[in-house]
This record gives sequence, C-alpha cells and structure tokens, in this order.
Amino acid sequence: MKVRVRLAPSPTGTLHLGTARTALFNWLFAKKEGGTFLLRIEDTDIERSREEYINDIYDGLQWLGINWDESPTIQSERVNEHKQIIKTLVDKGFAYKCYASEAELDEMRETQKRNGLAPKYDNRHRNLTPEQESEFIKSGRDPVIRFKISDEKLISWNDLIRGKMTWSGKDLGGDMVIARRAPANSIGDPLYNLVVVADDSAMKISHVIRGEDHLANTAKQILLYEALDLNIPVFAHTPLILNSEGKKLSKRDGVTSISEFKKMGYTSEAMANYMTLLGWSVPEGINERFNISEVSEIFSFKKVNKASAKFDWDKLNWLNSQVIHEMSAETLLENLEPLFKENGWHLPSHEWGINLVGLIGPSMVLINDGVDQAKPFFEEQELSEDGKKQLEIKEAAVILKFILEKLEDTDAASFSKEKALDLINQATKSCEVKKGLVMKSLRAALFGTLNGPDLIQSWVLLSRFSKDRARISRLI
RNA sequence: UGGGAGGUCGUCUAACGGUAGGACGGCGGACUCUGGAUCCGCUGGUGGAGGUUCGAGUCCUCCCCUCCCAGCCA
Repeated sequence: MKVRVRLAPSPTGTLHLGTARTALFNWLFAKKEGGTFLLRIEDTDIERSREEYINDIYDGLQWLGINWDESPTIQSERVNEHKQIIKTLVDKGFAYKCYASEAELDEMRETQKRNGLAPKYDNRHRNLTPEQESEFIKSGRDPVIRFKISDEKLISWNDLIRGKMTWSGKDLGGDMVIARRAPANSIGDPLYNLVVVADDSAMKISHVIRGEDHLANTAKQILLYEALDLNIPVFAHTPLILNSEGKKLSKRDGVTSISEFKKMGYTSEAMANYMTLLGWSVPEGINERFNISEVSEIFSFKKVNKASAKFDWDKLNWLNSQVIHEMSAETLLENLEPLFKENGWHLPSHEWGINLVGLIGPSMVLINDGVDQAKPFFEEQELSEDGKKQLEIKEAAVILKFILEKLEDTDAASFSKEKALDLINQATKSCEVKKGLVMKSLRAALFGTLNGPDLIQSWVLLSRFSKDRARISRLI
C-alpha cells in the first residue's frame, strides 16, 4: 500500500505545538515509508477561520523543516462535493432531517444530566412521518441533517499505537449532525466528521495519524466510511502534549505557538527534536539530540508511547543550548547580526564578530540570549551591586590605575590574549594581591558585573574599540 | 454521570517474566575570576492491595488516580 498521510489543521489560530507534533509524526512516517505527506486546511468554520492563520501554519511548518507534497487542499473549496455526499446519505436512508430546536436539545441534555445520565441525542426525529415533517416546515422550523448511529453497532479497528480498539454505537452520543441547520429543501454547511471522511477518501489517505483526543471521532468516521462504501484507512492515535498540570495544552498555558517559540529564540532544530522526543523514544545507542532527517530513517510507531507527556521547558532549553553549541561561529553570527543591527550595534570587523559569538556562544540557551550577552561589548553598562562592591575594595583602585598606565603604553591594535594575561600577572605582582582580585576588579570595571564569559578574551575584544581604557578611567 | 485512553525518579523515557538503566532538572565537586560553558560525582521511581511464579514494572483480580470525548466547533 502506498503511504499517503496528511496534516489537517484548522486555521482558527496560529500553528500550535500539538498540531506541529502531529505534523512531525505524519512527516516522519511518510519519509520512513517513502510515502507522501499532504496538507489540508480545514476552514469549514467560516466564522473562526482566518487567512493570516493559514500563513502562520505554512510558515511554521516550513521553519520546522516539515515540507509537504502537492499543493494544499482547501476544504472550503470542496463544499459542493461534501453536500453531494450528504445528499447520497439522505437518499440511501443513512441520514435524515432533524427539526429539533437547539433550545429543545439543550433542555433535553439538562434533564439527562440532572438524572445522572450522560448527555446524548435521543434520536427523537429519526422516524418522522412525512406529515410530521411538513408540520415542522409549515411552522418555520429548519432542520439539521443527522447520520444514523445504531445503538447495537460495534465498531473496531486496529490502532497502530493502541492496538485493538472497540466502541459501541450507543456510546457515540446518538445520531450525529453532519450538516448545519438550513431550509428543508437545501443542505446546510457540512460538518467536521463528514468532511474529514470525504476528504481523506478523496485524497486517498492511507494512514490517519492524529492526537488521541480524536478517538471517539474515529469510531464515528468509520461508520461513515462503511455507509459510503469507502476504503477505511489505518489509524494511529498519538499521545498528546500536556501542560505542567497534566491538562491538554491550551492557549491559556502561555507560549504554545510555534511562531512564539521562534520569536523567543528557540531554533527549529531544537523544537523539532524536542517535539519528537515527547512521545517517541530513541532506539538504544542513539543520542537524544538528533535531527529529524536522521529519525526519518528509523521512525516507527512501535517506539511511540501510549501515555501523554508533560511539556518541560528545562529539557527544551537544554536541547536548544546544544543546538547553539553545535553551530559554527559563522552560522551563529548570521543568526545574531540582524538582532545586533536592530539595537544599532555595528561590528568593527567580521573577524571581531566571529570572535565575539565564539566567546558568548557556549553560554547561550536561546538565540536571543546573544543580544543580552553581547550588549556589554557595545554599550557601557551601569555598575551592578556586586560590581560596585568589588570596586570599593581599596586595592581595586590601585590595580586599575596600574593597568591603565600600562595600557597607555600599549598599542591597542596589537593587544592580545598574551599581553592581557601578562598585564594581569604584572598587576598581581606589583600590587601584591591575589590574581583573583585583579581579575574580578578588572571585570567589574570593564563590564560592570562580576560574571560573564572568559575575561581575557572579553578584554581583548573590548580593546579593539579602545573602550577598555575609557571604561577603566571613568572609575579612577 | 457514560464511554474511551492512560499510570516507571520532579519531568521525558528504557527494561525476552530474570541486577529498575539513561537523559533533563536538582544538589555537590573540579576548572587557582565569574559560570548559564565543560568535566566528574550524588540524588531520586514501578499508584495501592491481593494472587500466579523459583522470580512480577511486566501476567491475573479488585481498587485508586489522571487525562480525553460526550458541540448545529475542529
């Protein structure tokens, strides 16, 4: 069987972490099996769907390196086909018009709940007589169209992740609505379960891979496949990504959009790596830090976990830092230079820039950290509390004075690590202090704080602007 | 409430019925400036009770907990 899978996002919001992970599993499976990965935009809810979200979804997938085959299917463009299918179902007696009002059904559900029952449509209009129908129409009622679900029906499928699944028709909430309310002589807007079946079939989807929150939909959809005499695809229901409370991730949980992660300074490699790791376990001997192209050669649902996983910032941060450490200085500089420009910072030379990112790279977790860490090299910093304290030590002034005098005899252009180290050693000896005191004082004077990257290399970079002298002398 | 899916260190996970291991985090040390870099070490777990078995995270029974669905949303 030729593998054809799809991602079917609804453009009612930006590309969500959960959707992106589903995309990844579909993509990985398609790549592994030499199949095709398709995209279908489910924009049948016209009220909530927006063009800008479609673009956000495309951008996010591309950024993650999840490329799709063929041009995306736009669901709303297929509405006539969907209505035709609904008409067929009605004509064949699989579906019927239900005139019950929403208020009437709300009341029905309320009563059921009060009596400790699960809310469920009671199929009250399944067998209306033509007389009853015309009565409703005459009174101005418009119907929805419902697909019959027999209480006795047993539905089962073999899930690639969960094994054999079985549902009973009586647990599917009664006859399901497949078309919105519309005048009786027409067909209303087709709804989710119907359009999914219609489109998955039309797109010749072989495997439906989606979150486990769709389990009940799958049972309903199988009934539609059977009624329409269509081939039933293979199903795989993936575990979900949960928030730290163990609930389904929602917009309320803060950052959940791929575009937001990108903006914060996460790399696409780390995001894809982490999303794959949540739910899929690496075979023995393979490092947890991987590229999805490597996984696409070994991906299997056998290694996909059944239980949902809680999202963990620490692990994502670690992966992101690993990705940054692996970057060449050239690549890292390419990532940072636009951010530097936004702050009005200009590199004195490309080589200087390379040395700078080489220095700060190892301590970056997010790409955006590079901005904070580079800042002291471009802009003079206020003294921090502990920096101030360090410079209040009485030897500090003596040390700085000594170094400043020596610097004035030194050529800024040829200042080097060796010369910097030599100066520090000279100061240590001449001022009769511990080397640590010299270095801490110098760090405080040059950068305002007591922590940062390697002091000697930092000093050499700073000297390129002759800023080292200026910064020391301001304190004397 | 009904149905469904799940439950191994704090988190993500590994373990033909055969020593519960790894990663992240946390804690401690090293790097004779800092540390959010790097290296080393430590910490910590099979939801509960029975049962089968020489031996149970794994098999059986009962219980508990969590999540998902129960829309004329997708």
